[in-house]
Amino acid sequence: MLDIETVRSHPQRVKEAVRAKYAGSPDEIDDLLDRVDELLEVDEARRSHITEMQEKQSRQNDLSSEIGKLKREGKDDEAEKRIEQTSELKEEIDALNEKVEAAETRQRELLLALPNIPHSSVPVGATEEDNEIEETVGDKPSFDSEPHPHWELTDQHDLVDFERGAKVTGSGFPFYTGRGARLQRALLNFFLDRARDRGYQEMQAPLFVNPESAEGTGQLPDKEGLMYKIKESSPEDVEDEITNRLLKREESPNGEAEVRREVRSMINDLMEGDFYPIPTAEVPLTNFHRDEIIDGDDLPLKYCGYTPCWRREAGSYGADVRGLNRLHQFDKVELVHIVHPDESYRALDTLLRDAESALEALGLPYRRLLMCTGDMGFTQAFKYDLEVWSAGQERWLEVSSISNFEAFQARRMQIRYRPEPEAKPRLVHTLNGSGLAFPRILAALLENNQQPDGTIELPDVLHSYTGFAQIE
RNA sequence: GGAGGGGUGACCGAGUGGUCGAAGGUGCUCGCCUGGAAAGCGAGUGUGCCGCCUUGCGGUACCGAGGGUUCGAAUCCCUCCCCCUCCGCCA
Repeated sequence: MLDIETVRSHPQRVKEAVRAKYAGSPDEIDDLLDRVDELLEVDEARRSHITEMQEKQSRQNDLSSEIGKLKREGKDDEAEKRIEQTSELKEEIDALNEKVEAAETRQRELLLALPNIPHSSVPVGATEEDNEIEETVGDKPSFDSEPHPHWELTDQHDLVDFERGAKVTGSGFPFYTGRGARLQRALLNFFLDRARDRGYQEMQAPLFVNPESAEGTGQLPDKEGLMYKIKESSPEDVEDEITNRLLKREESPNGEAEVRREVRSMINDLMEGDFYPIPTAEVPLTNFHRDEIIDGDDLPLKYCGYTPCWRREAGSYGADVRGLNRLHQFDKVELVHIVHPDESYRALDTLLRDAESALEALGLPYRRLLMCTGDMGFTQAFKYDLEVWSAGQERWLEVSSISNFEAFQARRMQIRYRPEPEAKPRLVHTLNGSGLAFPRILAALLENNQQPDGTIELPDVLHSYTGFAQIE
């Protein structure tokens, strides 16, 4: 979420950010630009109503304390006169208050819809074609014969059972079997041990979050389709809720439009999830400090956590989703930084090195992309992607995305720090990066390390974690 | 799931309708004292928003959340959430 003051004083910067981020889908630009204009109007109206309301509240308070004084002095007649004066004031205050609340609600809606402003150094571009390849590290392995894609290797060595996963749950929910499962556990321990050695505090987070948390990190309201949803309430609960609301309604409001609006708000409330299975550990780990004021001396905070992640990934198909390339449930170690706002780009470099060095330790060739404005997503101010080479598919697979959100998430979550004792609290900056996502790492390890005799050699650093050095 | 108790500022804790944004204490900041420190003494110390003559001043809201009663609510009423204790169930 952007700061209303930024929008108020630099509407052009905000509009430029909208154009830059939505360059790939121009239809949405006009709509969002209109929202910026509406926001300016709403803000203006909101403030003038507040000023007017507060003047009246002030008079009301004066009258009330006079009434109290008069009553104590026994001058009930005088007090009665004052009480009469307050009734009109009260009505005016109520009316103004309604306007203020409506404006505040609308203002928040509009603000939540505006994307973060990209850092000035981010390359301008519309699609992934415009991302900059900053560096390619390591050499692609060479093969005498055509290397196999990982889904053939997992079949051959009984490492992953996609079919039974599909039977038991659905497509995109594989079983890892035998050495496949042990390899996953090895990655888990390897990544967490590395993170701990690099100064991260290990966390085990809840795997479901509430809607407030999902909004805090930016999954709601913009990316609801990304997440699965859990409702605790039964159809009977829903029926009761609707019935109660209809009964409570003071006479039928006027006209279809009014009714329709009410129904829509009812549906929205009833459709909201009670919980969301996390799409990434970023959500619980960053929300850990939601609505807190952190002692400045405690910054930076660095957390790591292993969790499964669930994603709906609606509408994806084809070679992209073959094998381990894209799953509805996958495992990941996530790294999160909560830092002083002046330090966030330094922290981004550290975070980047933390992720990259893990790839280097595993001996996987990778490249680092600097994401352009159009491909970086709603909440980020700056984003790198790390992609590993997948020899069997002859393509690059994204295994980590490393982002600085600056104060965008912190403002939604109200995570602040106090620079000095007695100083005013300021928003922190938040960052996160995958360190790393397991399935594509597994795919690359299998494909890149396959041998002519059909065996797979595992990198040295994993041997002590797997208990085996190769898969025959 | 059943029964009961409770949610007040960074923390503890008073406050049951009228100068209560909230006593007292702890912590913290500054000053005095000291060779230095502790102790002691004195002063200060919440957040958001709005306005203005914008290193500050004024106003307003906030005592778990939302609604209600009242001229006036931390205090009374209703709904919800969370925490604790006991019983039951349970990986």
